[in-house]
Amino acid sequence: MTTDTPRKQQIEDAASTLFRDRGYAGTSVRDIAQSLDMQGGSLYAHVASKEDMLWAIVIRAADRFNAEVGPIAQSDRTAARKLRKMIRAHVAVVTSAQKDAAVFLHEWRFLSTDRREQIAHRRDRYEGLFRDAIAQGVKSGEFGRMDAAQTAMVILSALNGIATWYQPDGKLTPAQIADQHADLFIRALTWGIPETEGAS
Amino acid sequence: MTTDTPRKQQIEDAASTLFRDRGYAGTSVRDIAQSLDMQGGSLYAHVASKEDMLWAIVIRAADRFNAEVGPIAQSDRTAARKLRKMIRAHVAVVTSAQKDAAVFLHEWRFLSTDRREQIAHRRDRYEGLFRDAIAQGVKSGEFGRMDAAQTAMVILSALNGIATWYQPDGKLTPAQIADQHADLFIRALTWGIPETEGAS
DNA sequence: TGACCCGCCTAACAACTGTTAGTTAGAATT
DNA sequence: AATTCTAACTAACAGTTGTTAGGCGGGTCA
Repeated sequence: MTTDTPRKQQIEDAASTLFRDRGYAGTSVRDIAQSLDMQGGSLYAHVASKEDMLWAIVIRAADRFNAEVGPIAQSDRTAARKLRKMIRAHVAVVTSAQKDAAVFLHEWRFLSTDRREQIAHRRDRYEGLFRDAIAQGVKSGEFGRMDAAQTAMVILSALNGIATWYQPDGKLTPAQIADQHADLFIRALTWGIPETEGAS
Repeated sequence: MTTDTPRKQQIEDAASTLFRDRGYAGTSVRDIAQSLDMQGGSLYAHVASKEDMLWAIVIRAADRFNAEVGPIAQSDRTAARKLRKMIRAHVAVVTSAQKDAAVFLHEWRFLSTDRREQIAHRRDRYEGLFRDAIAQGVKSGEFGRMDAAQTAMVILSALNGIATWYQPDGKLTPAQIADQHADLFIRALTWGIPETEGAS
């Protein structure tokens, strides 16, 4: 058992690109092989099945989101500053691991039932980080009264939408995009509340 | 040329359901037929190709969005009221034509190149309705200074995300969802501006 | 030198893909 | 009663799907 041969990584990267562009069902194993100048069957020396490639990509992305956002969610900050940092971290993952993130967000439904349930559970837990941060702000009086669960969905939908339209060579840097989103949402949440927030 | 036999509609509806659940590439023509207790080849008495089914669904959804939101965008209102009504109308389409809307939003990339370009163009024009409404508010001083194009993307990403998680038998009505979104975004846009807005 | 292993190839499998052609049973029309 | 139309059927096509088995060349290590 070698710890992650680079060849396996290359295969998963190629798969990530194609899954993102053509979708999981729209991509054949031979397509993936061809993009690496290999023959279809040769992939099976490194990977057990097509679904395992998808699974590896999805897990990889889920881990990244948790690794970047989790620590911030558990840190000791005012709700507004915490949420701003979480938004920045989430956008950073969406833009830097763009292919994996897009596959994670759109292709997870092609996983087998149990794997699908696993990531549904992880995803719910992740959304909980945002729900809790918002609830914290409502409780402390930083934010106005609102449905934390619903608001978290709105924010995450908008942030995840970035994966659809973001282009690395566009005129906006990931940091700018993140700040714009953070500004917008924090304004919305602190509406009508006497200001206390300095910039994050 | 009969005007839209009901059978053709039934087929497109069944296709819409399956395309939404399994994706376009993940759905076979025989799957669609089976859901109508028919044989695969029988569909071709009513439909010329699989892609034509997708095209019909996509066009149907695009037309609905334009029909509901377009008139509001061209109406003579303050920017805040106009935007609120546009958000309501958009959410109404997303929730009432849920299957078509989800297919429209996620499966359009499986269309042929020219058709894909057609809807890319229509979509850009539609997004322009929101850009213009926001720009109007910025110009009139109702809204703070901001990038109208970017803001429109944020709003539409959030609204389109509804198609992913909305369940007709959930605890929130489409109208409630729409108002929550409208409240949130209009608060964000009018932040720091002395109030003038009465409820829509 | 011989044994072994890694990375890839070829060839094949059974199942499934979108689509077409030809047919048939019944209803409507003449 | 004969004709045409409707809506479906069956069977087949050529190609593609994920996956497997067996083989082969080249490097590593005894």
